[in-house]
Amino acid sequence: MGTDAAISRKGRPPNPQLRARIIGAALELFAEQGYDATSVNQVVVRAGVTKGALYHYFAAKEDLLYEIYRGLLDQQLADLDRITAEEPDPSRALQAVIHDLVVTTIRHRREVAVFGRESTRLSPERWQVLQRDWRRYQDVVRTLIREVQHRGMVNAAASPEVVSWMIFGFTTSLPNWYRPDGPKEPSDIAEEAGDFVLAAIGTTHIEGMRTP
Amino acid sequence: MGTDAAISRKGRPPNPQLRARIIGAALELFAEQGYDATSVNQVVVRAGVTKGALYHYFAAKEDLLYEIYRGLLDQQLADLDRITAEEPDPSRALQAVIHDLVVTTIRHRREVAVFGRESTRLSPERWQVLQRDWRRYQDVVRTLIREVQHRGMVNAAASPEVVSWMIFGFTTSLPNWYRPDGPKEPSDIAEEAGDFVLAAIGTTHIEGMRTP
DNA sequence: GATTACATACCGGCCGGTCGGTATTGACCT
DNA sequence: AGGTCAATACCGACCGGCCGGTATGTAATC
Repeated sequence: MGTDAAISRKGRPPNPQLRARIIGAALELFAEQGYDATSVNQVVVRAGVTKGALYHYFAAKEDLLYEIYRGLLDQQLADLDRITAEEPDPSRALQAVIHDLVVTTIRHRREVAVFGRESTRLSPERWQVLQRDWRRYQDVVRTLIREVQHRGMVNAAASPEVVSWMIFGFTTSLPNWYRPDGPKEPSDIAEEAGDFVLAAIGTTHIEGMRTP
Repeated sequence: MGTDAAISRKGRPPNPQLRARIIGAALELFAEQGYDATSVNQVVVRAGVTKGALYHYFAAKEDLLYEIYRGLLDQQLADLDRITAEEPDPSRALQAVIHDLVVTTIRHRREVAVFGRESTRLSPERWQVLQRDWRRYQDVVRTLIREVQHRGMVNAAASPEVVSWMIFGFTTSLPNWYRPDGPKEPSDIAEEAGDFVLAAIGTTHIEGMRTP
């Protein structure tokens, strides 16, 4: 019980694809035009549904915004837990976390762009929920940074807070400049970012080391 | 000629303070609520003026957004030129540029927050103008990064593009987390950021380092 | 008396959201 | 197996309200 989704109900069954289409259309439009500048009419037109359908699946326009980011955040948190569980070495773990963060951010760059711009448009309660979950991500990253700094020779006087914001600032800015037809693959960018941070906070990155 | 502002005109003289108050009120509200979520009525109420006054000084709501960021960008570009003209050493120049960028961003964090979120709401022409000017800033920073990497031992395989986006991503994220009542002064944060970047791209940031 | 600086009343339009209606389905009874 | 009922899925016309912007009037200053 519990995992079995075949709970039988009365009445006509819902259409999950319709719901997904609505969220997809909202994501596209919010990314292109912004949340406030996008009307629910535009959303239903792009999704090919009616207003009644939208307000059947969602109580308010704000729900769309919340669900758009909820999925991505859950996935990134799951990745974070997996990585920290599998990799005991803090230096490698931090590298892996940065790599995953960059790659998933690029993959879901529209979600990230929307959330970076419009997160303040959520209700205070929902904003707090996302804020709390994201805070956990921050704390894990900062702890990793501290451990790495503690082990190696600290050759930069940067606090874990500033370093973490350097990382997160980089990722949130990714949607602004990353172009899928550009010369670099997402994993290339992720590796560069990881090397950069690791080099700065004290580990000599052996294999990447070069001399002019 | 031209610089003389005392051109005498007919009719009642304008009130520059009123104009400034309107922009100030718009800045506050845009930062608090976002551009679209702020009505021109709210702006005039907060500024203590009437709608007629606003539309006498500005042709459209969009003008407010443009002027808000125009001033900051001009100042930061002027700072950039001053620093690069005064400091021939690329490593020191980069450090100084980062320091100035961080400090001015913190000082004008509301402008930066507004522009980071709402720059896409400008007309294409105006967006291009700001984009072009900002592009120049980017190019100078990347050139500095290249020069520093060329001189010192390169111990991180990060391209100037990624490094520059690390810097700019950090500064654009500053309004999201900097708190004036926090433990760190703006110059402290600026120094940490500069040390971090310089440490990562190959120079030991200790005073009196080698130069080829 | 020409010109500028504001004030105020006003407008068409679109906004997010609602609501009564209808079609479609499963549960249940016989 | 077939019919009945109730619950759900959607439809689309409609609403009050506010939005950015304007038009007209009046007071101040050259």
